[in-house]
Amino acid sequence: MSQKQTSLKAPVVRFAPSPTGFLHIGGARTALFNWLYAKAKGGTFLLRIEDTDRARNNEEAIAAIIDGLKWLELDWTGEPVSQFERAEYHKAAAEKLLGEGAAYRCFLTQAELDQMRIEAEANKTTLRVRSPWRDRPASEAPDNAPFTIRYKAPDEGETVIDDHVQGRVVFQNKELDDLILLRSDGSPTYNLAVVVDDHDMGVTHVIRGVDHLTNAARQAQIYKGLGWSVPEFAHVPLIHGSDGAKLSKRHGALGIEAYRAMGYLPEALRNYLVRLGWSHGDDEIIPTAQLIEWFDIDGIGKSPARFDVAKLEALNSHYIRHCDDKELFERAVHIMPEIPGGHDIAEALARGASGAFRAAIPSLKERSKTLLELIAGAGYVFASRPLAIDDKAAKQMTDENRAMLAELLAKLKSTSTWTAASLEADIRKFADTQDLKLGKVAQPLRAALTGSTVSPPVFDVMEVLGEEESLARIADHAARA
RNA sequence: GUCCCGUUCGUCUAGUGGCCUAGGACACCAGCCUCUCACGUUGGGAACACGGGUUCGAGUCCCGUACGGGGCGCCA
Repeated sequence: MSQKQTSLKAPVVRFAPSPTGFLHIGGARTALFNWLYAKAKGGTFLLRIEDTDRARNNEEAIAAIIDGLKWLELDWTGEPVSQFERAEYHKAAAEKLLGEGAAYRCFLTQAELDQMRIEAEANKTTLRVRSPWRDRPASEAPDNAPFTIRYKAPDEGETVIDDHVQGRVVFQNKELDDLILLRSDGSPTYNLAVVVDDHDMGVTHVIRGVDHLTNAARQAQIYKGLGWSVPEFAHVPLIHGSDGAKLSKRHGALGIEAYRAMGYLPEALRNYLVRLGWSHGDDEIIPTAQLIEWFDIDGIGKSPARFDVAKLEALNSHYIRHCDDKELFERAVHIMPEIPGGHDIAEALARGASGAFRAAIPSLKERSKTLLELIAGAGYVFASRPLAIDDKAAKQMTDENRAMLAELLAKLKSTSTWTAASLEADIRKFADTQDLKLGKVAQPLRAALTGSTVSPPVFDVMEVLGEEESLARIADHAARA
């Protein structure tokens, strides 16, 4: 009955990053929440670039943000909206407010403002600009003096935001200042632009970080001044670094593309990110389709979360394990250009190693937390003889073991079928006849085949490598007869 | 400083006055499995910030304290 109209219609949400840097974890989660909400409610997800501040505009950043969203598979409707290109609408709104007396020309100079700020600090109060020009006729201003247009904020009463995450938040109007709508160069500021754009784009729900909470109050006042209805707000808590401090670039906050390069899967990152602040009972592993079914703003908590790589890794390892082999292969190949040593591996693949790499994936994906680990684990596939042997593996190469390998080699040469299963049977039998535990045979064998003491099961390794290569690698370390 | 918000295991969280001697996940420790590493599995340690209320009963409601976070730009 008393439900607001907006909640009855299909919602329209947007992600509105400023192009000042790359898409970081916090922004990615905000985008995810918006996208999920749209998907869950049959609404629309829009993208708008908040580039009103030309000094900070950055084409590279815009490209990185779009690239990041695409990688995360968060698709939006239509073309990204450039806020800058809509400046005329923002100005028109400001003029309208000015004409109605809801805004005024302010001739305060930067120096005067700085002075006010210093005084406020000295008095230990917060600066709340209430310009003398609020009630002073513009005719008293010096000729040709530059001016800004300020919103005439109400002096009394309160502005209430019924936030879907924060609850009912009350701001005393006297705490809110007369914010600038149009800069002295005539360009619109963020708070005006957001209101006009969200209105024009039909945005019904604004889901963004809590750092915008006070802006919500100011924006609500502008909506009122313009005679528009205020959208629903949901201010989500911020994500902190593992040390509890704000996740900033200083604290090692990475762009989303860094996570791609570290071998994380987008579905894993989505799963991890959504659980930072949102929950659905005890559920942890939630595929995206299920997220879309379950997601709602109500599930978002109010307290900030810390970013924990270990949990991301655990989730990623799960998604890798359950990822289709072919798909995994393609994803691994796809990130080659952005990983260390990827160039060489790409060349090896081009030279014909891709068949073996594909064959190695089923056993490798069971033990890889990231694509990077998967690729590193496939090192034995890309290596060429004679193999480089690590220290621990070298310790396996005792005279005794080399002699054993020689005997095994002779046995293996007469093997007719070269599959993991038959090799396992053969080698178990061999160990038995030698009165050795399987491990005593498997470890030296692994060292010879992979140059390492850690690898997928040796029998799988042998099948992947094939008969010829396997025998050659064993021969390289077997004692000469 | 001021306004606003937050505080359950190391971390993410479940919990909406009795079902909680607080549950799950990750991490950690120990055992089992085992050709290594993983996986799996069994078990373990580990939290309601503190102090007052309200109530027959409080992790859950109220107040205060402490600590943490966010805002306080002609940035977004």
